Amino acid sequence: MKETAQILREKGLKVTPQRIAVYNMLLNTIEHPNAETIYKALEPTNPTMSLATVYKTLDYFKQLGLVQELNVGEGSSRYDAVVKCHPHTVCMQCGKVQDLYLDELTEIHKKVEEELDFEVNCEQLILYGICGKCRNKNKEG
Amino acid sequence: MKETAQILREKGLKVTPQRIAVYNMLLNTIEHPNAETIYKALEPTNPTMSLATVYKTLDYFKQLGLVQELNVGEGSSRYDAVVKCHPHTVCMQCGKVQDLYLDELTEIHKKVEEELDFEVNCEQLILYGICGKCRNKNKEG
DNA sequence: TATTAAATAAAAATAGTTATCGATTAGGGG
DNA sequence: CCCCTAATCGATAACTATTTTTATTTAATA
Repeated sequence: MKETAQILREKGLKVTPQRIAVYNMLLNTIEHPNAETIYKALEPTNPTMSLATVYKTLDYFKQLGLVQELNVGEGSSRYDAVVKCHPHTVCMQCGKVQDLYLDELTEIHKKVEEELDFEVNCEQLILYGICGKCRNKNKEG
Repeated sequence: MKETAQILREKGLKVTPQRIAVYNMLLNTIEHPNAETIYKALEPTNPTMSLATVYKTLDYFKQLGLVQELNVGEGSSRYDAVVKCHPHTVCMQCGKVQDLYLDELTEIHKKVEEELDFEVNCEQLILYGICGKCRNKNKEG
């Protein structure tokens, strides 16, 4: 595993324990935590960490392309260390957000660029629905 | 044009001038205004109108399926009287939000339902990029 | 027109995020 | 390896979008 410290340094960021903690946490999860969740997860092991620092750190990371911000319509933003654009599913019952990979989107990009006069830079596809787990739970109940 | 008052009444809403004003405004625009924009647009002709009422009205409308809420990653939500799910383009330069219609999405729905265990209810596709107008402006500059 | 439940305006509260600022610390030069 | 300086940190205040509260007004119906 490549050193987080080095990645940060390459991006021109001063390396601090707080930044390493935030970045590592995002690397090691497939959940898509928001700032508050990240803060609560790190607080026990990093008692010297404030919510404001988490926000500021995420903002730096976002601008340097280290993380991706994701808004699925909740009050707050979620963050993803996978920075390549990719679709997500959002379960409207349990709120779980999952990654998704679909080749069909490149076709759509091409179509929009050609037919409309719009240069697509990045896309965000969110599929809202009910995940299998919740569907099963509903049948039982 | 069908009476707005009647539409509201059919949905079980009490008909008030404020609600008529908000709904008509959304019907007559292809912009995707947020609550603040709606309020500012209506204020001159409806001096007796508050921002809180706009928010509450939009919330009622949303729950009754009269409008669709759209979050393109700004601080606030935008609203659309076209309630059928449809993709949007967002120009990252001028901020303009435009509607888009793509048949390819039904294929994607089907694929996700079959291959993953996820029941798709509604989708939101946002294509971020630069619109033709801004691209031309950039060339000139 | 009287009744009544619902809607309104204004203000206060709340949630998420950002800005401020003095204290602290990372990292290059010596 | 230590010192210096600029960058970053944490705490808290401020800010923005939205929701709730409350007292008042209004629409719908009898």
